[in-house]
Amino acid sequence: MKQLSESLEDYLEMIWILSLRKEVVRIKDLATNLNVASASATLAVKNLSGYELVEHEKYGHIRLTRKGAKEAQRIYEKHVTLRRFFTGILGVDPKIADDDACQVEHHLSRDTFTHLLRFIHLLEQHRQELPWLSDIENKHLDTSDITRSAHMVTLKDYRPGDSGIVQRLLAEGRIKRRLLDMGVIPGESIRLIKLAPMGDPLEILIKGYRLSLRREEAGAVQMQIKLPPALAN
Amino acid sequence: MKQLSESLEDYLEMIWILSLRKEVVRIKDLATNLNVASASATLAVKNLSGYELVEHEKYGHIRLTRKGAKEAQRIYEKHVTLRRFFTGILGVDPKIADDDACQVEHHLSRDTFTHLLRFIHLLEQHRQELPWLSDIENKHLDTSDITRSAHMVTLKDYRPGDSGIVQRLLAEGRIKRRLLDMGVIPGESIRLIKLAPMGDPLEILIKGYRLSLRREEAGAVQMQIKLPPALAN
DNA sequence: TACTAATTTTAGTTCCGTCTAATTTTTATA
DNA sequence: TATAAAAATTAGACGGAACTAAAATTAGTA
Repeated sequence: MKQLSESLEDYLEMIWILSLRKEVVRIKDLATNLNVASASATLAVKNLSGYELVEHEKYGHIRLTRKGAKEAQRIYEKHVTLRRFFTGILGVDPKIADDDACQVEHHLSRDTFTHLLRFIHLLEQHRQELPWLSDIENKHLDTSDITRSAHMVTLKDYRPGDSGIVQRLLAEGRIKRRLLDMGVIPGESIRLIKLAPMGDPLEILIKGYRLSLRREEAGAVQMQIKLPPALAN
Repeated sequence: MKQLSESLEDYLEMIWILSLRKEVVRIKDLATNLNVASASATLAVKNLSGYELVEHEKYGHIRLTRKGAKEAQRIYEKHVTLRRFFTGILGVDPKIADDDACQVEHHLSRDTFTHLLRFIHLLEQHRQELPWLSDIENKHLDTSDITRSAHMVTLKDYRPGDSGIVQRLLAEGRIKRRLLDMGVIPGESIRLIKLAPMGDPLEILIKGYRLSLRREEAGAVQMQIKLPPALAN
């Protein structure tokens, strides 16, 4: 099955949603709900017919084929799950959440989506242990703190080829000692050579030597944030 | 500031990333790293110049303006944060996470992103209380369970105009009693009339009456999943 | 039944982002 | 310094997805 374009996915999903609400779906419904001209909807439906995802007789109704229904449901599930994550867990306003879900659903891989599902599942199982989760609505959280942590880059965030200078070690005890033993010391310059498939271990270049670091260790190495060297004005 | 197209955001972000790694950035670098023809990169850079986000002298180097650097950093932050969320919390393979982040970054609203930041922040503060989070890597989680919960739709997941039949009440005690009092009983048909701005309360139509429900209550009303009435084959 | 309004389709245009091919400029080297 | 290789630009074309305007079809109603 060839990957549908983002826009065709939107049409297909909307046909599914409208099928849940109404007896029959027509071009007009699609056009209204997606805010496009009906000419555009006609074209899109013609395309979907080409993939045998819907059937559409001229001037008539639009019906999903079995294949189309399956595909549409797959897309819609992502949408619902994302919306629920945004509203239920992140505490986002439902309207914004819906818009975002609508955009993001097309771009999240099957794999990441599955992980998200698991995460939501785990979170819901342990909901009662997380009273602080409702703090998320607290607009007075120290956002500078959050922003700083967002800016804080560790070796774990590097991609192959990136290089920079060690700023600080965020660990204590065993891990800190091991890092120091390997020469990972504030002020030292490091380049990330490559990542193993699961991101563990990482291979780095330091003082001309190649070393292998565990992800856990890499996460403890805070790197200086470099600014682009040359700004135009 | 006019909203940049997805593709221009990609170019701008890549200029930022390359500025971090290299002394100078040129068309070739952009083209290689984004897998496009250099003609395309030239065009894109010309566009970005038009918005005064970069400066580019013919056949020369590309440099971010102050404005461009700010914008690029904004985009890149989203990218890094998403990647970190995917790998560090959801446990996704770094390569997949990076690809997904690259796609999703363009589509997440400022608002949802802020909520995500807060969430990550909270989660990191309470990490030690969440040993079960590492279960996320456990591929043997009962996925049918997860899928079922993904399919499970409550009134909270409805959008204005949606209607369906109550399947089950997921609450006990006070909430359940209140729902039953209002006539929200398995088998009953409900239509969601509208949502208040924050999604609370919801206004529903049941047995011809309009009722107002709290989000909390709506979340306890499990609805039957409707299948589209007419499939083509 | 005939006419009008609503809906759908067709035809033609535009915008965006990509491409290839040909040309121009810069850089490296013999 | 002349010339070849690399890099960048221009020109021209294409495909996707939207639009408008006009023609065709269907449905509702006097």
